[in-house]
Amino acid sequence: MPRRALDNPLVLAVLGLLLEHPTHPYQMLTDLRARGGDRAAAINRGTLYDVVEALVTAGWVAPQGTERTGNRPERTVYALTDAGHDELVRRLDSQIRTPRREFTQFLGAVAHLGALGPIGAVEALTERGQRLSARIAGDERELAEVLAGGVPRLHVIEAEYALGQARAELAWIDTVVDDIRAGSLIWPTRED
Amino acid sequence: MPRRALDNPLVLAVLGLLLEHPTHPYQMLTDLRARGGDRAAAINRGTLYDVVEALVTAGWVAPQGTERTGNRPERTVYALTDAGHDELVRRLDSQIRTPRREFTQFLGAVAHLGALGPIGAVEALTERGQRLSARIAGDERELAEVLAGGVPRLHVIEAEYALGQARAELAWIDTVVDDIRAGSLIWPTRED
DNA sequence: TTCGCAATAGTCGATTTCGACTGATAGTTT
DNA sequence: AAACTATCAGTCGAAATCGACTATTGCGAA
Repeated sequence: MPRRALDNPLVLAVLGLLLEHPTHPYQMLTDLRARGGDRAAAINRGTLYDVVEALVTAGWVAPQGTERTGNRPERTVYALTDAGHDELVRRLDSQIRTPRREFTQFLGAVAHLGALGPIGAVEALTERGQRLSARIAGDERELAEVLAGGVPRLHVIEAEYALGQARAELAWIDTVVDDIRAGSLIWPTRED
Repeated sequence: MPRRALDNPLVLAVLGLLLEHPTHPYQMLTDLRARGGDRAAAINRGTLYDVVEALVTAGWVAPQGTERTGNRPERTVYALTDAGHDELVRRLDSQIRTPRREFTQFLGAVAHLGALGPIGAVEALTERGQRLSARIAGDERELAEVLAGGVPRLHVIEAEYALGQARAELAWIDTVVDDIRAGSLIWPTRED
């Protein structure tokens, strides 16, 4: 029994890919990148191999055999086991069903906004707002193009969600900047 | 020069606390928990000690001396260095200024929503919606109480942000559930 | 008063993750 | 044709993280 929970985000990504068809890790990498799967998880190659191995010991994935092209390193092809399929569904279900508090870098930074002072805060937030709205515009366009190209909406549903989050963040940033400028969000001076 | 970037979320939390006054790690822990600093970062005690040590080698924090109460283990008190103060501001500024794509568990799960099938997806999303709205209500109440109690808004600004994100998530969940029920979000059958 | 439990404070081994490195093939400049 | 560069594919040691473990004090209940 593994001591730790094996909760690297790549776990879902790998199980999800193998649900479609068996492949070797390098192929997973390119597939994930191609279809913007790197929009749902940070992908490090070394980690990917580690995760796949961990999945094998967990019994959720099994080596299917090896291939070789030319004199390149041998590639091991992995396939999803039945247990792996169950695990994928179980994880998906639980991760969707129960909201856990998630900690983003930005949230952590916002918690110490005070240390930037009102001027610094306005400046930094304003710039973020600009960059963020540029990104939103780009993502919206891209999403529309992909959908127009016939890709089913379900396959880009996470992009839609991310867009919603980004829009809400932008709205919040705007109100905070306004409030600081208007003096309604005040900077308490420390009394120790 | 450390090989890695030292980007554990606790870094900001620790630097932020030491900005106020020197303390020992255990005190940081209780302080962080008390003021809901655990709303901005996951806190593991072992990791906290590791991070503090890393901050020392980075020169951002320095041991100030040791205390001892009774026969308890000795406590080392740390203080922020000037370099540490600079680093705090630099990190804060850059983490706020430039939006990076952040990967939450939920986002990762949503990317594979298809694997649950329409029924399973509706079920899981509906439950999340219920739990989430309960949480939102609780957080709203708590936030209002704290503010009414005289805590400056700036000190709970991250709770406000988190609330905004949660509300947007809830709204998105509701539309997706409706769309699945209405049949406007269709489940493509795989043709390989 | 003695038992048990919570809070205090930190250590340490095992696991997980990272990212630099290797080394082949194929295409493209100069 | 030599010299670059990009892509392919994976390995491995070092660094980061976790969480189980230790050990003391103080308090309320039995």
